[in-house]
Amino acid sequence: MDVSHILDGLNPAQREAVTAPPGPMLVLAGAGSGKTRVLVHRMAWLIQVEGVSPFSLLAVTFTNKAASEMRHRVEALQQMPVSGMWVGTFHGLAHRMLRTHWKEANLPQAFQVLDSDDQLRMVKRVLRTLELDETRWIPKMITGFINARKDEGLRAQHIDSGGDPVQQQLLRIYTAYEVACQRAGVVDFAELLLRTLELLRDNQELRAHYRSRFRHVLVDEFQDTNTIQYAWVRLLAKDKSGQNGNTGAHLFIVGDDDQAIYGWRGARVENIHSFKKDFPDCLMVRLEQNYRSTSTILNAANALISRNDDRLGKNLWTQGEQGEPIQLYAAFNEQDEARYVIDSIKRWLEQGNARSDVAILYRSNAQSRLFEEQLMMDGLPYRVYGGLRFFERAEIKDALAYLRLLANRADDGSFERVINQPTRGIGNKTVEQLRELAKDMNTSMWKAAEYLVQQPGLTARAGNALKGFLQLVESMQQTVEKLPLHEQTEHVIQHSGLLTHYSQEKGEKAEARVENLQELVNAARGFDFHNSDVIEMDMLTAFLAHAALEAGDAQAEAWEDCVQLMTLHSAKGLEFPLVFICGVEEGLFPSERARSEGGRLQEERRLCYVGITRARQHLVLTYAERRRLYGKDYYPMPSQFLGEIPSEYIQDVRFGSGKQVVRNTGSVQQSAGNGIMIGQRVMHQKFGEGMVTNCEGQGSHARVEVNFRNSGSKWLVLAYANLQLL
DNA sequence: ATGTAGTTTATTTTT
DNA sequence: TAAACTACAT
Repeated sequence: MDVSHILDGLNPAQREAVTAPPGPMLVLAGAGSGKTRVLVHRMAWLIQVEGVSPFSLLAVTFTNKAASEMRHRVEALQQMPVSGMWVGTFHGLAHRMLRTHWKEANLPQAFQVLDSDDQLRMVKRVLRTLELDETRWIPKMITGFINARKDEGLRAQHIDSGGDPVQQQLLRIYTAYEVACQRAGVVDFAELLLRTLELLRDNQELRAHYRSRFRHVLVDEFQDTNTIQYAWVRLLAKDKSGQNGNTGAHLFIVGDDDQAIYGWRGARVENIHSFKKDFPDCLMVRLEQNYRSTSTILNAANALISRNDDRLGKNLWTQGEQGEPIQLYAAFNEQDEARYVIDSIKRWLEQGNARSDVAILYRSNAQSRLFEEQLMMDGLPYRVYGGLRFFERAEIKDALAYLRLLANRADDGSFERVINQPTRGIGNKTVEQLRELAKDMNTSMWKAAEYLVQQPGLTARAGNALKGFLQLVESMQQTVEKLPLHEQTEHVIQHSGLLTHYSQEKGEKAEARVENLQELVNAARGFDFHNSDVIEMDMLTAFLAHAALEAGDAQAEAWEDCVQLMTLHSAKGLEFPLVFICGVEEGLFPSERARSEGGRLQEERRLCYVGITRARQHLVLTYAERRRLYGKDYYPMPSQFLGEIPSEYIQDVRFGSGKQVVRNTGSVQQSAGNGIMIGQRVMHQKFGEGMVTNCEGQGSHARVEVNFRNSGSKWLVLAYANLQLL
């Protein structure tokens, strides 16, 4: 059989991974080493050479983007659509299983998925029914608590409060939240995973079914898996003991422990170490040849990351060019930083380069503002990543809430969201009454409302308003039932009054909202859900699930040919010929929190590693010597990460090009770079003779405290102080 | 219901 | 500092 189209162009390590015999496999894939390529070719290899049916392949990723890219690339290599293969995110696949086995999972058929905003609202409502103070039990912290527990696979009943009253209360809330979700027929993100895990764990028949179906499970970005995701993968894996007969999948795990940057949201790099222990016979391949960056950039990245402990170890190399040194610009302040960055971009663009080939990376979103202002002044189009995504916008969520209510009357969250949106004279009082009643009757607010309108109790006005709402939903349901999805959507935004409501609002924002609502109809029209497998899901339910699981892009506009602005986190997986990493200062990057909380520096360093390895040809690092933050001036030290990059790869461009910095990586307590030590006697043009009594920072922008014989103690920036050594 | 004055808060984010 | 949120009055 001719396998050249699968193996041609692969390097030996990639080839080894792609052609590996069945069995547990760990691929340590460095940045830019062709990771996706290996995954895709492995799948093609399994199908075409090993004769594995696509039906028995399962590939898991973290983002929808990665999943669809993978699917497309496999199909391209296959030169035909591959059906039966499961490719998706952990959440998407879990959702799929729950849809198929909703009965076994103890869910209503029309169950809905809560996004994080829905979840927060749900928690707030639970707190209200428990009559707890929101300032004491902060909703955000509660969702954090619940999600963290679920991500660890823990239900409230599994957790021992240890008698701690706070813990007890949290567990009480957790339990009440669970009950509320179950009754409303809604499932949050973490629940998708936990429910599926429990389903497979407790239902021997289903477990056996999937274990015999999936012969190969491939996992991307394994360093980002959390406890429950790894447990899920293990449940499907062939185990050595043979307890489960000859069923179970061969695992093909791809990851990079050096790029683990999501520990703060429950990802466990340790899983990558556990994998070696759990599957002792696993093979390990390192992909270290990099096809992206210059050797200068790679060397800098290697040197930096080598400071971390407990690495599996990896050294990126390239056959490519050495490239230019990394530029380091010490800005006077954040304005100067932005000015320098945008000026550099303009120069680079004048050489005929594309705007979309430039990325400005920063640690926190707030940093984008100054760059935006400067870009605006220079008339350069730009795109800022992040912000609200399409399906997360208020007007869209309103419309979806109506649709959800049509699909599932028990969905109290949606009920509350739209009962008075647009305003129809149903005030807080009535809603409060409904909430109480629903609680007492142990039923949904919808049912409570149906009951309440039959009773006296309400004022005529409130009663009529409520009746009107109930009738509105019922009549929408009736007209819409047999219509195609986009007409359902259109009908709902029209007749709910949402469209009128938003078109009456003034301002640019309102215009955008109306456009978004119209765009929602288009999205519904374009939504194609192929009921290829046996999933009992109607179009509407599928669309609503899609909205929750795939929140869409942040903006609909075309933004090719824009300068790209994003956080270091969102840059993961991307690459650009020219990269700026800005605000490389202690307190910003690494962040103050990471500095003060022990053990979090390593993840910051990995983040820096991720940032550096985004650059193909040119990398520019900048920091400000003065930064205004929260209304106060700070004089931060340059980031310690700068000192961890060997100076030979760095060119300081503060005073034009060509000046090489002598960087001192020793203790800053004693030495401030350029060999100036505490105790050094110096001469200053103006202040005269003095002695260095203190210093901080490294390199030419370190500051020294000099005690002058005649004019007292002063802090001076070495680079400008022009001190003469005595 | 909506605007205003006062208060709080200020990593990172996908599903 | 400034945005986002809250409480309160209209």
